[in-house]
Amino acid sequence: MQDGTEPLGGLRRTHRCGELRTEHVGQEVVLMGWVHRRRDLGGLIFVEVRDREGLAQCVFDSAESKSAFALAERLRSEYVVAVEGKVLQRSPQTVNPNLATGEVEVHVDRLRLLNPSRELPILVAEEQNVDESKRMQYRYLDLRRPRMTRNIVLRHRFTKAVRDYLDSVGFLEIETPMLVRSTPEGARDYLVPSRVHPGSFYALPQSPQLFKQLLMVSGLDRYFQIARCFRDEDLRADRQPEFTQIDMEMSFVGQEDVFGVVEGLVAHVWSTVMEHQVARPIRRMHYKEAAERYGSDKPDLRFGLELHSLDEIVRGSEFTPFEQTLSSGGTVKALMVPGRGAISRKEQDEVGALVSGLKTFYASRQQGELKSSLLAKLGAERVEKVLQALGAGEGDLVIMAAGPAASLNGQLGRLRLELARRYELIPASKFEFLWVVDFPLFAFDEESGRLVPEHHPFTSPHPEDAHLLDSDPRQVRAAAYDLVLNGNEVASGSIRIHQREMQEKVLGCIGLSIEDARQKFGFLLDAFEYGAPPHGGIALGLDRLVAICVGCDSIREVLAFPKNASAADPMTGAPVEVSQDQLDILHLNVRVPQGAR
RNA sequence: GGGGGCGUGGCCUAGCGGUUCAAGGCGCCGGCCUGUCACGUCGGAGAUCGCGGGUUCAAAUCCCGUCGCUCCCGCCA
Repeated sequence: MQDGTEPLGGLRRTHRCGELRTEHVGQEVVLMGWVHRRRDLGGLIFVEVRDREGLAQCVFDSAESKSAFALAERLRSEYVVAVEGKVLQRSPQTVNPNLATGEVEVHVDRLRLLNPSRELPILVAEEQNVDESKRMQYRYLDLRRPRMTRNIVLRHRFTKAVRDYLDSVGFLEIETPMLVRSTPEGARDYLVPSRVHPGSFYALPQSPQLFKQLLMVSGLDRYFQIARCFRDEDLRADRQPEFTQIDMEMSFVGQEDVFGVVEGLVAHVWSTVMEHQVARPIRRMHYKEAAERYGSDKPDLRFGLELHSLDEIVRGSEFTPFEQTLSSGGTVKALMVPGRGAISRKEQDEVGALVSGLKTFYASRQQGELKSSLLAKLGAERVEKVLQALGAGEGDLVIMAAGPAASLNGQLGRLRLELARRYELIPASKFEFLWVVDFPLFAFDEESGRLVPEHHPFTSPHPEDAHLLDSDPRQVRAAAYDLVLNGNEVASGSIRIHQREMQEKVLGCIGLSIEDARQKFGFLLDAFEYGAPPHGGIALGLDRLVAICVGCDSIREVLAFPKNASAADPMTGAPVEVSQDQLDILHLNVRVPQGAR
């Protein structure tokens, strides 16, 4: 084997594989990397050597260098090699236009094997689907695959652009603690036992919310952090137990100022990283409008299929389900799918099954003739009006449904997304940003029978609605806003409360007594009494933003070491049981439920 | 907590209304090949079809249970 103090045999890398161009022709270069592919033609061997930056074709000719050629015959996938040779222009017939380095190749006269590889459990050089737990188990191999390398590199460039921009407009990057006080509100906390304080626990932060507000009270004016956040909730494709926020807070601002900074940030990042100009100002939509027109508080504006109310049209019809819905305060709505009027009965069933619990009805005009299962009950005139209201022409399909407004909107919103996917109505490589504003301050939680904050309890009421806090708190709008991109919630923020009295009042609305409030948030309430500036902020979901940029549905594709859907890491095996000694030191007894493990 | 999908050599897929159906591609091993680039070509090794039970003369295939992965709902201030 090699001498451990000089594993490179005196060779030093001169270039990255992926950077070789015609300008390097004639140069002697040393490359180091992995054997991506090997094509053995007998007396001539081509080896693609790969590093982070890309591929370089290396040529081993039995007539040119006997020893290098002999060693090249033994190379296999993912062996680590050092090659020394001369960059030559490829002949016109042998140029590979699919490769950035395809105009040149390296004729190797010295090859050094730095480390061999066992047969691979997953192939690095093939772009085939591999079971994701396999990819996670061998994540170091998965990350070598050029697509994954590209994702990680793009994520770096993205955060770099964020830092550059925020620095340029006066933000300070400040770290906040990872071991924090647990707050029972919000998501479930990840807890860390204290050795020094038996029976007491830290929590990992769900977000740096309180600390960033306190930084504003501290006079630091503009703060940001690429902040890791932890929430012990069930996972989704776009939700991991730990994730990263671009967390920001500013003093002396209103909503428009926050929008200005975020729009500037997004525009800078997209032009730097994606070479894409974001249209500014970004569109705005009221929460209520989003719910009514798109059945979602994060509408995807890349396609139509908007929801329309049919209440006025179907009122007084003989169709009992609609009538009953209307008389009990519900609503009848519809959406239109272009060109799908000739849908078969079977396909109607499939479409209806896209959203469980939703009963759907259909109408269309084909060859001038009205078609609908409700034709008899509603009458031709009403069906005609429905088609008109939806703007449905010859061959278009109208899908109707009835129910209580809130749940119907949600179901039709989901149906809208499923239909868009099914009929491929979503344009690729389009970025539709949207501000959703005027969220309610509170939502009513059926389970506990109490008001809960729609955003979080530090959100300021909309100034026009603050007087309703005592009389009709559910009507109070919040000075809160979400940034939506292609139907994903990618940022959420608000103007904060900065006065003790208001903060105590809002905490009271969600059922915290003065004593509770002081016990849990006394430090914040106290701080507000020592000259807290008006302030507000926002947090952007970095993982989601990067995933959208690289065109992936799952944020696992842009995390180097993600957890699986059971919040476990197949590579390291985390989480694991710990020894009794470790538990003793932390004063913990563990009780595992029957049947677990 | 609830619902859907999936589990077949190292990897990806086919077979899944019952009986030579364990097939193909990638990879791996060996031979040939000096302009390939998903190289080609010839040969070879490699799987008790996640696990357990049941139905049957007969199960990868049907049924039940279980485990794992995944998507969605709930949950995520």
